[in-house]
Amino acid sequence: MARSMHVRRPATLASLAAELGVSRTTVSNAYNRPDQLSPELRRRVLDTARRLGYPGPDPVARSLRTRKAGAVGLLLTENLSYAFRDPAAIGFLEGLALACEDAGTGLLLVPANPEREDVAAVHRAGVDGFVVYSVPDDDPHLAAVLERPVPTVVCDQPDIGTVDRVGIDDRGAMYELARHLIELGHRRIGVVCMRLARDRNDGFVTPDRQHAAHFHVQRNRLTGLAEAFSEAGVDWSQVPVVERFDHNMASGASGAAQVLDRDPQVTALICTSDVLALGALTEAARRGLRVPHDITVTGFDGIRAGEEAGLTTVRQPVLEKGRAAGKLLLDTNERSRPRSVNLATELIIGKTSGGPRGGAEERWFGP
Amino acid sequence: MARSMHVRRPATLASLAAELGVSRTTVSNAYNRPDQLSPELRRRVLDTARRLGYPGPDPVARSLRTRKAGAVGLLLTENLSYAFRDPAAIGFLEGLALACEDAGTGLLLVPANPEREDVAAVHRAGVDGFVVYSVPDDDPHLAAVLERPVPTVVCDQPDIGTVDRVGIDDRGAMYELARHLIELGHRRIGVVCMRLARDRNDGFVTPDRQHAAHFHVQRNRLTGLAEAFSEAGVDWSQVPVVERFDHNMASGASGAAQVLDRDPQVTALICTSDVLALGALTEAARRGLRVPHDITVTGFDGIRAGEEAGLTTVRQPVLEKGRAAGKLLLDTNERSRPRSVNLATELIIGKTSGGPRGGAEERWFGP
DNA sequence: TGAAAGGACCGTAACGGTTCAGAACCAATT
DNA sequence: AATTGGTTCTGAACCGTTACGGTCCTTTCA
Repeated sequence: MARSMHVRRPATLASLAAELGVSRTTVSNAYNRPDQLSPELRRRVLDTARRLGYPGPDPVARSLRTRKAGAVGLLLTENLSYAFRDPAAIGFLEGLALACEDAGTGLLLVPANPEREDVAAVHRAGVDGFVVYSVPDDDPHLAAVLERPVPTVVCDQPDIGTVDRVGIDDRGAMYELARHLIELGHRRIGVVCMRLARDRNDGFVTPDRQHAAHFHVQRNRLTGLAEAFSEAGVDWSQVPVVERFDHNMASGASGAAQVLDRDPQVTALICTSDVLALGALTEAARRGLRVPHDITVTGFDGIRAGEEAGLTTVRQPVLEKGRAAGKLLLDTNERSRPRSVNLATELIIGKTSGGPRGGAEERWFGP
Repeated sequence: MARSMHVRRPATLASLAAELGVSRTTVSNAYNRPDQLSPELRRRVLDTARRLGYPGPDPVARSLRTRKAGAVGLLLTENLSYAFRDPAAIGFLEGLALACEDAGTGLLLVPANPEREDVAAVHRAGVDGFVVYSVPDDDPHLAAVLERPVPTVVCDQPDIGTVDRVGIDDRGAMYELARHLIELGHRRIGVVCMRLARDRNDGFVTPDRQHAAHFHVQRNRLTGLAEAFSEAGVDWSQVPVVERFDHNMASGASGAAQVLDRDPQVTALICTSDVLALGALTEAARRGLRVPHDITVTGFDGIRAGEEAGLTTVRQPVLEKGRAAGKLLLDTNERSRPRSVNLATELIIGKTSGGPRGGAEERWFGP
């Protein structure tokens, strides 16, 4: 009725051009190429735009025409909020955000709910490229991203050869950490790791499941451990490895408890992340175990809270990883072939690791 | 030369339809409305699409036609990475991300560099709405957002009447905190606050600058303090208020130092954020001042690290704030008029506040 | 004075889809 | 035999912009 009378359709470039009696091109140029028209006309265009309430060229229409969205997508395949809980993920995000900011590019967080396998969000994302961060290698969202005809960088993922990749040498880094423990004398160990696949399996992990793990990072860290300890004469198939689906301190604590219940004699608890290790520390404390006197605990990542706790861990440059991923994606160079970047890690020997049964003091005051 | 021979242009809906001998509509339906065509034909379409390497309908073209981008923009007007440094901002982001995830909507971080006043990023953002979080009220990016014809929610900003708003009662919450200190007996106080405007002014703040502050949150917190202490007979114009541009613990420490250098007799250091307060605590420790015996320190926000330090503060529901902003924005209800939501805060009396000159114990063991 | 150069503006053709009102066809009902 | 209804598919309009390749007019310079 009367309501629909004055719903004048919003102004467009064309209507503005008609009002002014100039071509659409000219109006477009007023916004995008001021040098292509006289200052007076430009002012007239802009004034009329203001008068008509024209908000400037529609970004979507512009993107369609220019084939540039001015944004990159980030795929996390966790509850989106996961990214804001995990310190390592936050660091990665910050680095990626920095790279985007430098390039004046937006960063689109793609809502990829792991529950319902709804890949539509990936299809809907108007972006110039994707960064994929630590998703299971059989994730349908990842597959959907790879089908999109835009450049992609995978991070903490296996090198699939067709797209750029940035990561660290998880296997090597964990191998080095294991060597440290072996040199301290540890042979009877337990492991707490993050989830290895998309299904929930809170409990002990068979060697089969370890090998078949769909999370590249976890798989390689376990492999590094297995290699080092096997070389040291430990039968890896007998080592208790506990998996936790949720990644938080509570999981670390309960995982540690499960290991210690199975074998109270373990002298070292190796966790595949600092967050889990911090949880393991609380469980050790709860049991009255002194660290590292009674038990050694190690992590992985090098997060701030771990540092404050003096955690023995592997520090990885999470921020740099994000930044590198962004730079790789936004680097418009004629790329010869997919690039693969490995960032350096650093073994941090803190005060949560020592020789079995109180041998720690030797390290503290030794040479 | 030969290189350009096989650069067959990427498949489109139209080319696919031509190949199949069906209309574009049918191909479109194959993707968007499976019930509109026979299963066999649909399969044939999808198979051919795979064979031709057609990645599915282009998201940008779709957005242009449907007038839906499937994403909301977030404007922070800080270095984008700021959001990942500040715990309160992270909480807000997480809440907002949760709301977006629930709605299957993407979240676009708009690169709004505060240095160069380049508003283009706001114009380029293909989004269905904006959330604006804690930017100075005279920020050109904010103005640019308000000119875009999309729904907007401002958060921790003044109510401008034309768009939805979510926030807390900063003035009232700070007033309450001030009352707590007044009841403890504090009259000689100092304040460390975050930046009040877009220009850098690391130092003492005149009452004029306090009133003219462009950051709504800071202005209101200072007002709450001024009101309470004025009522208690304190001449607010004599109270040292120090401003810091950068928001980190180092700023808190140096700000506290500046206050204490000016007036070593202050019995309470009121900081307008927990991060600043944590810095102030380190400065107090550096000077050998016992907290709260020698000096009281308070914060604002209720972040985790503050909780662990036993900080007296005002806890605000940062995550809920983000979630509320997202819900407000994504709620498609016929909105009668712009809505304004105030979330509740809670005064947390920790162990960093006590009576002046060692009066704290009375509170600890008192009734 | 004529040719060349340059500035200012324009027309057309995409960009790649979605949508809606039908058309064509077939089976079932009246 | 005509009507109805349902399914399946089509044609054309439209979304709002920018790229491209002009035209036209004014200056400049030999």
